Amino acid sequence: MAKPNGMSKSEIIQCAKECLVEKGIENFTLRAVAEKAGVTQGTIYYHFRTKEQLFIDLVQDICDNSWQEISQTRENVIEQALDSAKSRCSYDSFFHKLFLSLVASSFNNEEIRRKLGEMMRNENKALSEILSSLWVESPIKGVSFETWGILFNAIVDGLALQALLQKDFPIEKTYEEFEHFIKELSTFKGKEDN
Amino acid sequence: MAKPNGMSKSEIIQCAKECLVEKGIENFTLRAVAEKAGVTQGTIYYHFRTKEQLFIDLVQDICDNSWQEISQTRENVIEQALDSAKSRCSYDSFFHKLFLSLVASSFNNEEIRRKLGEMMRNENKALSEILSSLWVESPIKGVSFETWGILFNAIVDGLALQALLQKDFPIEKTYEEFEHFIKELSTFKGKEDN
Amino acid sequence: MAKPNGMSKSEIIQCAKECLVEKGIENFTLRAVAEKAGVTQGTIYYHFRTKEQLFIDLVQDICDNSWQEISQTRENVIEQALDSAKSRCSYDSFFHKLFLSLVASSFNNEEIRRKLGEMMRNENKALSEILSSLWVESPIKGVSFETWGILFNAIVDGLALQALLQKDFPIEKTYEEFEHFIKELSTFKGKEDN
Amino acid sequence: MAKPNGMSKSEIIQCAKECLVEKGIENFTLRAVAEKAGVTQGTIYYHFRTKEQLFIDLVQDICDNSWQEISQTRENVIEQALDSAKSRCSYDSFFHKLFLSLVASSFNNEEIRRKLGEMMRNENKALSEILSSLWVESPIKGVSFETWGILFNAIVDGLALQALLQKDFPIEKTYEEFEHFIKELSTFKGKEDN
DNA sequence: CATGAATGAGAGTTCATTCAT
DNA sequence: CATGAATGAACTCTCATTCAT
Repeated sequence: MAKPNGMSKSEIIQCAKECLVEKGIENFTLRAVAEKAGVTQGTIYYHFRTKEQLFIDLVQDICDNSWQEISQTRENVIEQALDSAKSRCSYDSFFHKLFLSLVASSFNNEEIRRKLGEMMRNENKALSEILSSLWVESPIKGVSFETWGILFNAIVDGLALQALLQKDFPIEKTYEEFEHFIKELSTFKGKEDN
Repeated sequence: MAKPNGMSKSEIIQCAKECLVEKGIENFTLRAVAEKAGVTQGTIYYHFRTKEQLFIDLVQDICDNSWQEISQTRENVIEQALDSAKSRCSYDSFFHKLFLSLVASSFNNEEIRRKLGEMMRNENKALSEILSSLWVESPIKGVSFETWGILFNAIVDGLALQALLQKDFPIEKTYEEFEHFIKELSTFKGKEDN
Repeated sequence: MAKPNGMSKSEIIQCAKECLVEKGIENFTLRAVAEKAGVTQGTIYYHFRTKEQLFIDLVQDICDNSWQEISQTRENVIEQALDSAKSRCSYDSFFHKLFLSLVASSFNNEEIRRKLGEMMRNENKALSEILSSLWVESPIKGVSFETWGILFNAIVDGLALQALLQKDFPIEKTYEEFEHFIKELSTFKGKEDN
Repeated sequence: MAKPNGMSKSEIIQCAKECLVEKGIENFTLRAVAEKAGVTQGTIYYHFRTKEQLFIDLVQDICDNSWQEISQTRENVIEQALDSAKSRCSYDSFFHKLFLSLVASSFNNEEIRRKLGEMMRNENKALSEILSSLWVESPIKGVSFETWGILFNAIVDGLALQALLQKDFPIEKTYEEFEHFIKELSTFKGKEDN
């Protein structure tokens, strides 16, 4: 462990992320990354064989972070997940700008697409497990925990997308009612039993 | 007959859409558009002063189509909306690839971002009106029709995003259970009354 | 005489002159001329076969004006000539900006170069005739009237060049002393006789 | 040895000068410069950020050369200055074609214009100092040494302009009589005293 | 007469990439 | 390890010019 030069690589990746969000995928250049990192373009090529490789390593980094975050999330803490999601839901969300830029670029790069897809599957699975331990039984017969995970994740991403595009999107109100909805849902099972 | 050149502009826009999806936003070039349209690059510039203007007109075209689609949707037809959404939910969805590419590019172009945001607001509103006429009263107290529209739209986009990234995403199953969930939701009001 | 459409041609030439001075020779375009003249580019081509032809006609127009001016100048009126020269000597001189732009372009167009050269020869000749009628005999033996005309013309153009390049060029002072110099010169003949 | 690339920049500038004179300012392209220099266009852009910057550096080079020439000129050597001026006075004068092309382009570029203006001011000053040490006192009362410098410089540039435009311009004769005129002028002071 | 649509060659510029040092 | 010089292909965009109407 403790590679002194390993820093450089991940430092460059961090700079690349910032460049990607600042300039947008269409104007993302290695020169900009090099400038932000304070190195020459040659140095970039020393660490990454090609621009594409930097991209792939960047995506891998994001996937690793996601995985680590998922691992740290304890069960029964739906609130934690929702808070995290809400905090990333804004008009200027660095995270979602980065993510959606990568999604757009993934349409031409199967490796990136696969990595992002896998990350998403993991998130779905983690979410469904949280819900599973929260509810024990699905509040609605015919809707599996797997689907609940997918739906909730879709909502989180969908809301982020809406917030990114609408300056006046009612983030607070929507998340409040969304959480209320989840709570109510938790009580349905009982009612159905009656 | 009539106006042979009246077609040109919208024809070019159609070609531009295809190029955008085929090449991706990062490799989207006017040369490619010109080739696909069978005209010279100069012709593109005759009709659209700049690449950015072509982009803006392209987005406007999508917004107009969305608006027209919304206008044609009759009330009480939640099934129609869901079918349309589901049909656009796939690993190769032309529509969502195009949409998400534009979203990514909108981060650097406020005009595009505003247009897309407005389109989304209109879709939210249309959806909430459909639900409003379907349910009369919200199935869950504390969750407004406005929020239902937002949430359902978020789900549709979120699911499309998932399907785009995962080759084996269970589209059928998820939509089936999603529709089932909506139907069950429609019966909650009554139960709550008890 | 009185060609109603002859207007158009000379009007376009006037607009072309303005464009040439405003945009500079390197950015001089027929589109700009057309816009300034309020016509389409096609109309320019109706009147002038090519851009080069417009240029040649433009130069011809300037030469014609010069000739007319020379013809109107009466003898013995060195003051008139100097006043005219001085009035055209400034940092923003339309006339000399136009003239020098044409000179620069003449290096690649022998026809233009010949026309400008002929114009200059005529000016030299006119000036030497004025001086000849003013002095009767050359104030300095060994300097012909032809050379005086050339030298004075060179001074006029050289001063204009200096004024064009130096914002704070002392136009007033220089012309004052230049005129004084000419007057003193007129008295030399007599002194030499002594 | 040493700095093989230190040459590149000034080499490119030399090639640019030649291109400018050969093609004229309106057809001056970086492509042509690159070809003449035997490098790619990218190399040009590596050394000069833009075409404009190359232009500015080119002008600066000319100004530096002018300054160096002025510095090397010893006093009392009016002949040297006149010889140099005459040698540059011809129908094909590389120097004056280059200079006038830059003057024409300076109308749209204040930085170039300022540089050329300053160069001219320095030349004026140098010339007036030469005359001052040659004559001690102005041959004509009321005409300052500053003005003599300006007038002689104007003549030199004005004659060059005439020679550029007239294939049969009498360069020899004119310069001969011009030099004679200067010599005679030198004797006026004494005569006036009588 | 004049226009507007279209062209194609070529302009300036940028970029990912290479390589000697 | 890292750099800076160089490349060459590709990009956006402009322009003089043509031509059917």
